[in-house]
Amino acid sequence: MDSEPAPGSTPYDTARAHGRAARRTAALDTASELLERHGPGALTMRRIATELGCSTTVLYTIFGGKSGIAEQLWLEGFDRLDRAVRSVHEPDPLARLTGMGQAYRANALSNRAYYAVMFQRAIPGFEPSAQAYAASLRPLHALAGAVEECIGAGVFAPADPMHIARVLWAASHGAVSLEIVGYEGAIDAEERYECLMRAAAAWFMAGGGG
Amino acid sequence: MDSEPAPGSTPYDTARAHGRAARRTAALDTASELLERHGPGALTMRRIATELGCSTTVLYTIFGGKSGIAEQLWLEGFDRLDRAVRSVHEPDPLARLTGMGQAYRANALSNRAYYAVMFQRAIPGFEPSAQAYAASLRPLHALAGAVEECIGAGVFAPADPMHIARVLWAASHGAVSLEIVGYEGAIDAEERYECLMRAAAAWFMAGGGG
DNA sequence: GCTTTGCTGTAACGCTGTTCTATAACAGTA
DNA sequence: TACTGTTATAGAACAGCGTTACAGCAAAGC
Repeated sequence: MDSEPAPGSTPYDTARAHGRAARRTAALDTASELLERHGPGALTMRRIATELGCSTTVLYTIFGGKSGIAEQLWLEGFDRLDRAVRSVHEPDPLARLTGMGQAYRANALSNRAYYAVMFQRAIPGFEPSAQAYAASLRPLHALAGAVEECIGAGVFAPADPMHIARVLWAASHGAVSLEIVGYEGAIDAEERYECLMRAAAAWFMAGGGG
Repeated sequence: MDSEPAPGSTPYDTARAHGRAARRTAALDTASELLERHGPGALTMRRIATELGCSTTVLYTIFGGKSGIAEQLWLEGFDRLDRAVRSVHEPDPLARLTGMGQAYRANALSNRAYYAVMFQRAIPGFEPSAQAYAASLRPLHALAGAVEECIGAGVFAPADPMHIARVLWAASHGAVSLEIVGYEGAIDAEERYECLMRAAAAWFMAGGGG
């Protein structure tokens, strides 16, 4: 994160900063593993500290409190989502957009605990900061980029790409969210997801309803 | 709830049962008010007991534990949603369906704390029981009924009403969920909601994509 | 040598859900 | 009236939580 030494810092300072950064990433790795293997309920300060091999005081000096750890996990979750969405490289704009939708669902399903932290307030006291929230919008912008290309290619009717992206995200989120909570059974969840994505996309097509 | 006296019970038993039922509803009223006025975080056993004017032991004898109270609140939330959705009486099937969608959103926005309990796991240890889950599907069936009428009227193409209802619910839930969490700003939330609902509905129209 | 600074472990505080224990209230009975 | 058995309650206690105050330890500066 902030591994660059500040101007005017001594070599000792940088070494210490490196140590700090190492401790920080180690702590986050531990917290992440705990989150994924045992769920958000297992994310307690004492347990993280025990697993990490130190006292809870260390976690407080590094992250300030549990909210600090929660925010890092929140950001990590959105970063994974962003990487998943941006890893779709279909040449056709519409194929890329639908691929992004499938990537969204696949990422959510294989990172359920993270998804719970991101969208279900699974860590009781935590509320993301303004800048963390801003960072979490990156996947949405990726989606908007693909939408813009669809408009440019004449597949979608001209409109505000961000508006369309937000609507598509809402649809995607709704289906995935209900699926993850276990609502209405997971039997035809994939089919429902595909159906809703097609329905939403069709609405914005050129020559459609708009 | 179970206010009918069991066969062979004495008048004293029924009186006592009445007292139990009264205590039960009083406790739920207190919990509900606490939930709505101060959020899910204020729902602690001690606070409910204090507000109610008794010891926590009473709550444990009535509800078994906090999960018992949570489940009742969960059911109450879905009951409110069900009543809101079924209170739409438009004669035209499609108008009734869109009215139900608007009722869904309006109910969620005016019962945010309940919505958090229902869909965001706002009460940490709580998982709804199988029968509570079954009861929560009533609004979905109401939606499916309206869908069925749309199909009968030739507005929608023939298909499984439950499938369509589930897809519509997912779309609705996604938009409302993001709006309630405060995601992507609440500025154009209503417009996005309407847009997504129209998009999803259009997909199932007769002569459309299907 | 000593002091000062940064960091850490321990123990504690106030809170949570839950359970244990002692006590009070009441119907039935001699 | 006095006793018994059931039921229900209040209060204290327990384990766990996030957090913080305090004491101690290592290394840098003089």
